[in-house]
Amino acid sequence: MTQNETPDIIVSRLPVYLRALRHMHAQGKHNTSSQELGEWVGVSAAQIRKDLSQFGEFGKQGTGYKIDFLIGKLSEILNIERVWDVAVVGVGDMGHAIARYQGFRDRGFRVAMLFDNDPAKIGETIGSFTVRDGAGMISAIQEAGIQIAMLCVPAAVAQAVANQLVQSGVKAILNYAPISLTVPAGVRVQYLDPSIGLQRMTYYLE
Amino acid sequence: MTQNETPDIIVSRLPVYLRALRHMHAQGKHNTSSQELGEWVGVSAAQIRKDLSQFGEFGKQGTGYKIDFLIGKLSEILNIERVWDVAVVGVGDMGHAIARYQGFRDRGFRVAMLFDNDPAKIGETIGSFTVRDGAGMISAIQEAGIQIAMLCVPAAVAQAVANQLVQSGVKAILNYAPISLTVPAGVRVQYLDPSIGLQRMTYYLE
DNA sequence: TAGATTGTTAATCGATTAACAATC
DNA sequence: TAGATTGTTAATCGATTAACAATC
Repeated sequence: MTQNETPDIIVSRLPVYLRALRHMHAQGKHNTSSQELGEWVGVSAAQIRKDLSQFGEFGKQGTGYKIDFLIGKLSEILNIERVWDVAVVGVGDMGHAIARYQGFRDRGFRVAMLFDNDPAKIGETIGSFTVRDGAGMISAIQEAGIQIAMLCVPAAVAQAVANQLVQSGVKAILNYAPISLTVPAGVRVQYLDPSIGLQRMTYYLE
Repeated sequence: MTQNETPDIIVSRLPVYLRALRHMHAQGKHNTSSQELGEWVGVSAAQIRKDLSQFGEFGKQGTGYKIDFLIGKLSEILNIERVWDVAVVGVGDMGHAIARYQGFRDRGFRVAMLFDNDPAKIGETIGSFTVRDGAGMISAIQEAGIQIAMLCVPAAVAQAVANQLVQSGVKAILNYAPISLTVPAGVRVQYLDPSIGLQRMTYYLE
């Protein structure tokens, strides 16, 4: 009796569609087609239509999609009509950059807490936040009910910190540390290791 | 007469295998199996063996894989036995963090040049490099023969800068800007937009 | 030798594409 | 109306898994 088991590979394309649609919207466009959107994001028109059809009928024959309507639908589907609080763990260069990143605004996220274990960093102010002691992380995240964390600690401690995050109730980890994490079912990880990205391309270089 | 057309999806897993193997190596392990490696990276043992078999026979029945040997082979395949010079374009918070990132060392990459258009930043020293004027970017990259760039500029100018990079002869772009890029065939892009990563997970959150 | 684990083949599973009736 | 483009079905294509002979 499993209902609409949407493949993860489809879900993973939706944010890309949404980003493109918002770009079009910002350019003053009002309508688009699966053809045009597909060209923009590098996906076939058929796939765009197939992907969207998993969730409903959002277009009109002959005229395509109304951009602001589709933006709204995708935002609903992706569960980002609300704002998600995010904890940043590890305030080295990368954590610093993320804490100050303005791009989360309007995309459904807000950096709400920063943690580090380095006494030299605890108490430091970054943006509008003060770096907290990692020792209090588990209870702080738990009390705030935060479900999303960005992991910017060194690889050597990343698994240990991830375990603490899981213990805190975190269900989604954006991992900048260059290491594979093992987490229980029900917790998701997305990897953003720049070296992996580069090595995926050097294969094709001369 | 097309020979070994290795699927990109296989290539994209190799850096993850390599990262895990180096982790094991650093822990003092000498041997592993497709089973153990698969558990570590979250992939089936059969898939690991299938993937590797695209490139040769690297293991031994009964005993599995010698870690340092396999690291060498994967490094060869991924074309990272040499060191690749990388240009960082845009030295905001993110570009700054990347320029100072130590993780490229030992993974086949070296940040070789930094560019920005902001007069306030040009001339600034980051790590062991001086930020150069973006006006001279095309010729500088061309002359140095750099094929890889990390794009850390605002979304609004990312496509224009990407065009310049292509003109400079860059064949691989690691894109931190939150926008889909259009590039000619023969040029590759990897995306590292943190919001996309987060939105791929919120779908599953309550 | 017996046990373990590879590399590979065949079977399964899932994703993408092509095509088109429906309809705006 | 005629042209355009959707949503969907069926066909194709490709990737993953299961299984096992080979062999260390």
